[in-house]
Amino acid sequence: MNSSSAAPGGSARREATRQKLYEAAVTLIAEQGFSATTVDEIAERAGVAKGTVYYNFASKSVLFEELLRHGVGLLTASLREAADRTARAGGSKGDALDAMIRAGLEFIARYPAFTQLYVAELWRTNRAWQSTLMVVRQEVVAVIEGVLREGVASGEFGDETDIPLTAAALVGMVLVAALDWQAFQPERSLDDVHAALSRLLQGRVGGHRAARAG
Amino acid sequence: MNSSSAAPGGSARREATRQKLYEAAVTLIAEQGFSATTVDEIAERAGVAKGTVYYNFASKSVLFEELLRHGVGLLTASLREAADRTARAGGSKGDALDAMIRAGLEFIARYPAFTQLYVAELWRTNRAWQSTLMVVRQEVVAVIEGVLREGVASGEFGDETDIPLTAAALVGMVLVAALDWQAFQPERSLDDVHAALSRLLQGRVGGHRAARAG
DNA sequence: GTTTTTGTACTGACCAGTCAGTCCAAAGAT
DNA sequence: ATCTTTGGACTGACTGGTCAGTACAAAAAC
Repeated sequence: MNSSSAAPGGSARREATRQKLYEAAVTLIAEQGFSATTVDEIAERAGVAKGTVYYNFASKSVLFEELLRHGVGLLTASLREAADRTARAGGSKGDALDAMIRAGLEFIARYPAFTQLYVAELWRTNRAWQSTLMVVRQEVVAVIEGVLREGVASGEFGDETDIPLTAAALVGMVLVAALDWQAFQPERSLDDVHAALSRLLQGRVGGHRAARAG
Repeated sequence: MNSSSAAPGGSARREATRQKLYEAAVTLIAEQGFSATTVDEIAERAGVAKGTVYYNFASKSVLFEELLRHGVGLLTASLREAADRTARAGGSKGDALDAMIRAGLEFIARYPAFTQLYVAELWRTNRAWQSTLMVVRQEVVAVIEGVLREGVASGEFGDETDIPLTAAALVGMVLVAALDWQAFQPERSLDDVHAALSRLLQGRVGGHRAARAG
């Protein structure tokens, strides 16, 4: 994915202004939601005149859509990098999953506001940016599904594994655990959180009862 | 939880109107978000005049808060019932967890709009209803944590189990998997989805590598 | 000298919340 | 039986304010 796909010309100065606007918008929208956040607020927090917002983005929703694309680009890059690194080190697909969980946690710890905003908007229908969101969601899920699929192909995971559903469940597990960690027990370390999730994934909580799949 | 806690007098007619308003509000807010949904829209979809909304609720946010309390009451009751039923049948705590996952999926399948709206608002800060949301979240999490705690006490789950984090992760797993199911593959059966999540929880995907907890 | 930013002022649509008044069923009053 | 009153439920036009987006001249920045 071209990280600067939305910045046609893009002088350094302009890019810096855009970045300031992204940062201002992401926290405000995470806290208040898209509709409740005003363009005046975004401009003020970015330390920029309102006119500048409209000089750099066609509208409030375009600003938001580019913000989404930008953030998800960072996340998928990070997940892919984690999977590749494990593969190069000769790890199993289970190790790759573990590394991706860690990468996910690191991303959320670094960009909690973006994550919040992403979750809040993901399942909304009837919104202007819904199609953008679909594309962007598919990119994240595809990375995880890829690892699952390879694991099934190599026999490491059972071939009755439900790839799309498992991918979604993994995303949910990491997402909600991490947001809860940030919101309600921020003093805990990333290692701590990672260990708890690994444990859960290894079935040392749910137990190893016989399958009763339908 | 007293289901009519917010309706002091409550004639049958009034209660019916309130119910219509809840139903109209929940879908609209799930689709568009709280701020983007207007009171006029809610009134129109409920088939009442705008004044009626304000006759029945002090404000738009009070309507929303009562909606939250109402919905979460249904969810916790359902989860508790699932846990109790398993316990009475002599099942393990792992079985109870499994039953609660099923109950969660059933709830989400029945009230997808409510679930959507809950997820979207859960991690927002600085909102008027934030305290309501905290209380209501705690009720859900407490039910799950209770089962985990009992499982640890009885030795069924390892005593290094991180109860709050695991509870959050479980909620996330079910929530995201279910929302994805509803949104992207609604043709699949509940049994199917339940089986995939059970499998994941039993560690038959993540593998059974040695722990490397911090 | 061209691009980008600023600051201020403005418009027009939209929206939460209000309020004077309607509707009606049930309870007296005659 | 007929008239009057009462009060809860509901109505919808209206108000005061808010906000996305525009306009533009002058100043920086490059």
